[in-house]
Amino acid sequence: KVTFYIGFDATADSLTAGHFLTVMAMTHMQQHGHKPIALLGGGTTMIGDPSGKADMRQLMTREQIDYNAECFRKQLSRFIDFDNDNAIIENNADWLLDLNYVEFLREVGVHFSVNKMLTAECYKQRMEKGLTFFEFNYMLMQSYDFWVLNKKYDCKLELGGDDQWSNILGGADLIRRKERKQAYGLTFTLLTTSDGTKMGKTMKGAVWLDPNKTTPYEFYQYWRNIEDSNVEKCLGLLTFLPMDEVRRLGALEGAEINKAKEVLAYEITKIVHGEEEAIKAQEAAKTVFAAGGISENMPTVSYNEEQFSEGIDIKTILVDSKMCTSGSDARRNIQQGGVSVNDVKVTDANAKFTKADFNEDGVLIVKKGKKNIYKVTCE
RNA sequence: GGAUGGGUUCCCGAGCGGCCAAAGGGGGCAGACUGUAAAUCUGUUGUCUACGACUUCGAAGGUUCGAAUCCUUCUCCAUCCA
Repeated sequence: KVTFYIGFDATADSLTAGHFLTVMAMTHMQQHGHKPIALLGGGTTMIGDPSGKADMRQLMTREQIDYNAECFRKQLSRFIDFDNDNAIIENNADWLLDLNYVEFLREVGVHFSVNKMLTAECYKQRMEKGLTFFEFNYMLMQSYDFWVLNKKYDCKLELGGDDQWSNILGGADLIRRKERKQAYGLTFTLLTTSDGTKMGKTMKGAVWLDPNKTTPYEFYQYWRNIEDSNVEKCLGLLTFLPMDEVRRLGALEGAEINKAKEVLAYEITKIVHGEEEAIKAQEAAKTVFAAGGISENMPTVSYNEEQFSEGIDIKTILVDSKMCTSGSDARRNIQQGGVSVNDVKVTDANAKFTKADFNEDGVLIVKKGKKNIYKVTCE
């Protein structure tokens, strides 16, 4: 049984779909009796990891970072069992923030070769655009973390995405040099889409695990719409389904693979938001897309009686529902024939709707494109 | 500290006194084709009370009938020199 750790830099107030892969790795390890340490990057986030980044991150304040770390802590404890010493949660702010510079350099800095660091793949983009000394220290910080955890908990293994390879090696080397002990690193592929961008990002930003930032419905839809080529990989990495089942689903061809996507979306949503939310999201998605009906759980905007009596502008609905970003955007979409209300294409950008336009279910179904479907109700 | 070149709309990148809301590409959105997929093709891509108006080209001033384009100061970045 191994004690291992994964670090999470607190760059936002919620974990993202990208982190989820890492969390799953931890969960799997824990289920097999290994002991995870979740390390919150309260200290390292003060610097920001330059690995694989084209630009320096914007500096964040101590307060922001602390707040974010606290959010991470709450989210992580939903996935990982921190009770009864089954897992440990630490924050590297506890040991990094008060480090003495000169001591640190004498103790840790001596073990790092700048020449070697510069050859690391993760700085490649930065060698062209410029890398500050400030960020260059990130690797030392992370390596120091590994060493601290090694001494404190006999932590022998660090996991991470494959962009973390050099940082992890740094730590393993440091432990070997300081403690004359072996330490290990293990990385996994980051999920990418066909165009090479990281998965878990959409035009609207990241896919968050916080239901207030990405609703369970949106979250479900994200996975439901994943590209064919990633289905099997995601099923394997992001769900607890047995591998035989994963392979069976992944082998489905043509339109059949949609079944696999439904399973994927449902399973992930269940893990992240719980069974109840997963069922709701699936129900909504199925009714809306497969049956073309309306659902209790589909995205909704509502207005009051008074607003309805005056008639609500279609552009207002599109903007309020966040389907369009501005009145102009809404106008364009209408002109291009992308908007429909109750399955009737809207041609007049100034069209107004009242309760007289409600369908037999007493609502308006507003569609923008194929996948953005909102229900408009009267509250 | 010195020299030079730069900061342009979501990103990259043209423009270098009026024809510029600003070429081209990427990305996004929509349409066609489909399987709520990918690829492809087409359109579109600052905002608004929309054949017009308003706000944008690092920041602040100035010159001019008129500035992203010229001048001044500031600021940030890159490269070379120290």
